[in-house]
This record gives sequence, C-alpha cells and structure tokens, in this order.
Amino acid sequence: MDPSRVSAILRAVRAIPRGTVSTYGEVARAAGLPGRARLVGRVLREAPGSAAVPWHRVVAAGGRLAVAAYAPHAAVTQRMRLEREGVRFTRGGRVRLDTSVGAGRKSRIFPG
DNA sequence: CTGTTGACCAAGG
DNA sequence: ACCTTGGCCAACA
Repeated sequence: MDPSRVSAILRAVRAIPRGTVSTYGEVARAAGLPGRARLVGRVLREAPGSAAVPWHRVVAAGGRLAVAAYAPHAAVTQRMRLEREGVRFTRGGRVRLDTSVGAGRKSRIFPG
C-alpha cells in the first residue's frame, strides 16, 4: 500500500469526533479517495490495535457493523465502545445515524 | 500472469 | 427490509 494513502485514511479516522460515527465511504472521501471504501476497510484491518485510531467509529453504510463479518468478537467490542460514547443503536444492532451525538441528517455523519 | 477475494457502496428489483 | 449487480482495486493464491 501507498503509505501516503494509508496515513490519509488514518488521519481521517482520527478526525472522527467522540460520540459520532462515520462510514467507510465517507472516510474514503475525507481522505481524498472517493469510491475507495474497500481500501479503508483494508487499512483498518492492517492497522495495529496499538495505533491510536478509533476504528470503532467507522461503520458500514446504513449504520451496519461491517466488522461482524470479519471478526464477530470485534463487533461486540465496537458496540460496547460506541455505547460508552453515547451512540445509540437500533433493535437490529445498527447505529442510529439520525440520533447519534453530533450526527447530522442523512448522509453527513460527521462534519468535515 | 490470471483469478479470486474482500472491515464497501449505490442503485435497482 | 433483503438480495443482486456492477463498480472498485490491493492483496493473495
């Protein structure tokens, strides 16, 4: 991977405010890599847990916890951390994109 | 070198 | 609300 892209993505993730979430696609755009949502997931997968990146604030479109398909246990951790920050969930285990702290309307999840 | 595989996504059915 | 399709493209077999 191009290290500059990696750092751009990690920077975008670090910019997500506490108590809010963003999506892979949105992080990709914020990192100047529109349409490359998959790359965000790949980078987060390779990112060491020691790195100071709030990976738990990144969810899939619609508030789904995409990490569940990759590491079911991680999804539990993600939900715990988000709830501790005040993020609300729906019955189906999705993040409430409309009422999360600081969430803004439809697609604008965190202000750039 | 080609083929498949994804922490994805938007649109259409 | 779920499923399929086509787009995406780096890593991996």
